[in-house]
Amino acid sequence: MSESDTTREKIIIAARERFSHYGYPKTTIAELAEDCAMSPGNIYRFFKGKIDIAVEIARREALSAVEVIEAVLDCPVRSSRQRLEEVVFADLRYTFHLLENQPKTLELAQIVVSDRPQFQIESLRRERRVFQRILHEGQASGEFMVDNVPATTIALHAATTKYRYAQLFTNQTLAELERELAHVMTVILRGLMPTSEGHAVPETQIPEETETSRAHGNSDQV
Amino acid sequence: MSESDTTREKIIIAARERFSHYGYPKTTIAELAEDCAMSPGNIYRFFKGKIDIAVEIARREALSAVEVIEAVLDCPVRSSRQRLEEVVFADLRYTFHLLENQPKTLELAQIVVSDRPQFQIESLRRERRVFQRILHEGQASGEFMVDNVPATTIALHAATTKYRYAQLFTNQTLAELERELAHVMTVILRGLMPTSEGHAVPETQIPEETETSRAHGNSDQV
DNA sequence: TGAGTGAATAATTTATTGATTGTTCATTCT
DNA sequence: AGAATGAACAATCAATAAATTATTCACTCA
Repeated sequence: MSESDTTREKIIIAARERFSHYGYPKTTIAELAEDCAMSPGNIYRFFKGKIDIAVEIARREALSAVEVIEAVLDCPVRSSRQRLEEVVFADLRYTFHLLENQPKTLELAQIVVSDRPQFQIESLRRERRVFQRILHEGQASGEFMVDNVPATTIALHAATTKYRYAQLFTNQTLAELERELAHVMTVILRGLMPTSEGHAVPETQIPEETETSRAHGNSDQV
Repeated sequence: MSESDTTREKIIIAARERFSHYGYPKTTIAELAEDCAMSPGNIYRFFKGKIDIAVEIARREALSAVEVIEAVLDCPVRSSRQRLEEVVFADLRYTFHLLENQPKTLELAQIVVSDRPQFQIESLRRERRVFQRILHEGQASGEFMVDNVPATTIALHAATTKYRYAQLFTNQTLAELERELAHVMTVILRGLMPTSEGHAVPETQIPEETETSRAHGNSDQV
């Protein structure tokens, strides 16, 4: 069914184009059909409904977002602490820039979530898994002192809630949010790391912003 | 101007009644006027507009909410740690029950905030002040090791964001949220408290729910 | 004079209608 | 057969009209 697959793919590409340009509500099935040089009815052989096209696009977006975060895991850094800091800041920056540059993507996500609550739950779970891996790693190396990794993962994730889609809660600037997050991470890391007698765990420094975390608005539109 | 004051008060009482019964949008100035046995026009001698009545009610509600939290400060507990835990849990429970039992109050708050963004900022600031007092106290007594109280206050407040109006982010039960918050507080407190050589800082236990935090839906309605 | 009125007006909300769009399915292709 | 069509129908949206409501203000009352 390679034929089917490429047709399906064509629909997704056309939909992504229109959704990000004009938004989900203003994109009609008739338009998508025309973009794909097919009839409206035929779309329904590939997707159960309009919303399912959005779900598929959002699913891929969410997966690639986690990949951006996971990329931090693969680059060779010195410590688990640094990994954790970079992941958390990458998260903040990624979603911040997403909302700033691609407002239609947020709209799409909200529409999908309001129709499929499970979608958000799974996205958050994927994100948490990244946190958990770092905690495990740090635990194994003795860098962290965590007696209950799953519970601490949840705590860490919950404590950084404000920094996912921060613009929905506040109108602070990215710089302000970064400074705040640094304080949060300082406190949390002091809670995770064993104090080496003499000197306390140092403060979290705001990491450099990498290229990948800013990469958006790419492709052809806007 | 005691006469003016009691008239103004009459309007507020009538408005609170109707807002909590039927909601802000479905309450008309004409109805409020009738409740107070006066003409619609006279209301405007006491409030600049309809929204200002809502602002005044929300302001009082916010103040009394902080008072509920502050009440925790006055009861004689053993440690700053315990104060902090009780305040944070009281906050979660108070807002949770509020949304559960008085949905119109949330609606009112949202309407006020959308019209007066400053309102929310000030409410959050008031809440933070309570946190700051506890940190100072703990710092002074040597129970906490905080090198930057204002920054840590902000961090603490930000890390517990999820537990204010939690139902807006998630549909977890109160019990689940409490368990989660306990983990968050465990990590944070380990970050705040000096480790006394041998044994680590113990986990946060979920405090008993007091009467005051559940007190809502009082008065005569519903 | 200052508290209060209520009809007049401006702003907003609700209801209604017509047009657009999502979805289905009997039918046509290949 | 399976792939695709496009007219038909139901659901949703947009535009407009009608009704309601917020607000003002020239006026009365005490």
